Amino acid sequence: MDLIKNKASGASDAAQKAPAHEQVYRTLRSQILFGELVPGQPVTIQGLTESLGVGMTPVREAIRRLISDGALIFQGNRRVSVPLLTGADVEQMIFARNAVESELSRRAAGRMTTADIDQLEQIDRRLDRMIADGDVSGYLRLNHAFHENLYDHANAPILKDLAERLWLRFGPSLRVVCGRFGTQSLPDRHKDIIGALRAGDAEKVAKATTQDIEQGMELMAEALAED
Amino acid sequence: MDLIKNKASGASDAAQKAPAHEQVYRTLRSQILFGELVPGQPVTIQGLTESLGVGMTPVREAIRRLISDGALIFQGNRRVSVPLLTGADVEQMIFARNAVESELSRRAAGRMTTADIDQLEQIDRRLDRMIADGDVSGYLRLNHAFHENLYDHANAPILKDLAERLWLRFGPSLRVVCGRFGTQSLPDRHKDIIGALRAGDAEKVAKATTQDIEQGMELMAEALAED
DNA sequence: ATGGTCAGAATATGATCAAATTTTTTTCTG
DNA sequence: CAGAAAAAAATTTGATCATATTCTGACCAT
Repeated sequence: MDLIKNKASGASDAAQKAPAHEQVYRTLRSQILFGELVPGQPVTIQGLTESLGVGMTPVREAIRRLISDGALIFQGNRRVSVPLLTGADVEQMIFARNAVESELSRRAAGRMTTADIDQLEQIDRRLDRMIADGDVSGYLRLNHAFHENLYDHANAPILKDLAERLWLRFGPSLRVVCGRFGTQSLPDRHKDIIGALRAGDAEKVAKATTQDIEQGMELMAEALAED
Repeated sequence: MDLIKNKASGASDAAQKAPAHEQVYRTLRSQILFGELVPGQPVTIQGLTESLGVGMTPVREAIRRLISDGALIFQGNRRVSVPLLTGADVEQMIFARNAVESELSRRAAGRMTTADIDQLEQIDRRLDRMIADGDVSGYLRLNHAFHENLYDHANAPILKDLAERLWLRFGPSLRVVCGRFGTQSLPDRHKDIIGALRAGDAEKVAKATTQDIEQGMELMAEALAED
């Protein structure tokens, strides 16, 4: 599947500008974030050059970036793979997510207009539909979209970057959890978040975010402990 | 100056194994962390291939990693440069550092032996000498070494990784501050940290760390505001 | 000012070399 | 002779480089 080759398209020349290494990065990032890659799965350069139809240099660069992101791990020898999380990893991520993301929520709360909140709520409605349908991929995408949309309003790019990096780390494992438990049992404190946003209560927004994080991460920790 | 070419060395074949892109990464990382690169300074691939004596592929990979780290920024067009921090950036970093590093200190406090603390104190003594001598580079290196040594004992690699990433972001700017104010006025809550470690008071360790962070970062914020 | 041209820098490819893994062959023992 | 361990070959994968192409920004002419 080629990523590039949009030359003949007269209409859509908006997105064609990104260089190949950037495209490869985004593609892989997406696959990791939404669990299309299994934890422990090896990632090879040559495999990607073939499946993505680009040379090795762009693939290499994308892989290096993802390693720096913590989304992939370099296995001492020259192999790269999707990370397998340990209980200790999850515990640290719970702490870090709570610290960073509750602050992002708190800041967003002070800056969102009613229209912004409406938009967020619409994402959440679509998310509910995915849960009802048992669509794991759709759930993961919209859950991420919900938090991303919220955090974008915090106007804190560095904190958001830290949060995003953490999401990349647990993406693959989260998918496994969803696959095991189904979408029904998934936590969703989003209604609380939206309610608190409308009430203008920043502390309550932060608190609800913490609960949302903790429920999801606890579920993941349990699933990991089972193995 | 070549980085590689250790082939003929019969004695020192311990460090020769790292691939070139790794070496380039470490070199640049060091330069950024200890302020050998000036904020705003452009970083070119070809310039580095010449000054480091390696091909462009390894240089590219190292640069991509550093961009992901936040240690370099990609300027939309194809330019890469050392980041210039804004007041908002510093403010976010203060929050993030406080959250992450105070926790690292807290965790380290519960795990360090007397011997470990002695070692840390020795780093601090060397650090004092650097301050007395007005050696900015030495100060930066040992200040980093102090915190790194402390955080290593926390046994929390993910949190430490987050902290390290933040240090990479402010490295160049910290150097500028030191250059401007000299080393005399630099904060040093390290004595408090060591004292609290010996007393086994984890909360006090965390508190002292927070103060150390805040003093240093405030100084940086002031220096940035002057321009 | 506006538009075209040009140098220089970044991006991408494929070839080449080196390292690691896997498979096959060989060898040794019970 | 069978089976396991060791050795060696083959294959796969990663690392690096030289080269070709594409893009950007500056300079110059109109």
